[in-house]
Amino acid sequence: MKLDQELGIVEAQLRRTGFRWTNQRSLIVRTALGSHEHFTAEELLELCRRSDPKVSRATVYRTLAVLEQAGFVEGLDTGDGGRRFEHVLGHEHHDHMVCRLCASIFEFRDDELERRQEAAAKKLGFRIERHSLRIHGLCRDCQRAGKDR
Amino acid sequence: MKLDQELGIVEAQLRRTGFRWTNQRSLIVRTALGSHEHFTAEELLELCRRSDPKVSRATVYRTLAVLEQAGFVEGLDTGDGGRRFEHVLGHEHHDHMVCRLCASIFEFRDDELERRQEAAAKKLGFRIERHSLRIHGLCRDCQRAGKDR
DNA sequence: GTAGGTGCAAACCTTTTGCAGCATG
DNA sequence: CATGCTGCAAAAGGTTTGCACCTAC
Repeated sequence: MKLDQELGIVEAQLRRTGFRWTNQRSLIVRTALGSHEHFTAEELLELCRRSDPKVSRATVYRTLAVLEQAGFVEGLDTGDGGRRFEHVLGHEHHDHMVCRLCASIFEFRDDELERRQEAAAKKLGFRIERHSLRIHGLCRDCQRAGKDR
Repeated sequence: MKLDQELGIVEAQLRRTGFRWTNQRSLIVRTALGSHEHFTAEELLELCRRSDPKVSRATVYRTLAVLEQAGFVEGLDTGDGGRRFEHVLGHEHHDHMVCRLCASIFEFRDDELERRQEAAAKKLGFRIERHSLRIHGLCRDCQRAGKDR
């Protein structure tokens, strides 16, 4: 799927739910969609400012909140208090492994994992809205490098 | 397992790894072990101060970090930027469901879930140190109450 | 005696908010 | 032209740090 096409989807959906489509939103969404990384709010701000140096930090935060609510962006706690985001358009849901040393993030997906979670929720009568599975440890390279303690 | 016995385990382990056993640590660990809740650092500080009003916030944070590293305490991101802790002594590992409305935390465990995670990590050569699975949504009661939107 | 631990206050970092002006629908 | 959005700067919330003093070993 192309960036412009994805951008159109986001724009349409936000307009439909009563939001305005401003230059800033367009820029922020375009930038987020164009990033195939797991970015922090601050990094996104920095990227946006390369196109328009006076985008405000507050607007980036507010837009991320809107996008998260609309389900276009997903926030992941990094475990050290911070958050990273990823855009979800054209991606399947997946889980993450985070390397303690090099901070690389690896994505994986396992349908059976998803099913077991649904089953566990059903047993408790819990209605799932989202879920996040993160595995922390050492990636293959950092183990090889013997950097671990 | 009794509190005093658990306390002894923590003390022995910390001493063995070169830490000192101070009155503050004893108090903080006792308080954390005695809490069967998922507590924030601030709540733990408050609880400790009921016994010794001049325990410092910094000491609580530093001790939590030590305990987390030693594996006696586990931190969970609450999703709203904050963290809660739980002690792990005498508990099996388990995962969490967090209700968006009433903030209740439900614990569950599924061995197959654990195994699939290990398998996924093995495939990527990733060495697991810890993992956290959190399901967000609405608990049974909040669904019933129809409080959702 | 000497690391290591503690308390205090200030610094930090990320995120949120109040407000006046601006741009969209 | 009304309302929602933006930028700015200040505030908030949670955690960390520098430093002088203290205490366990």
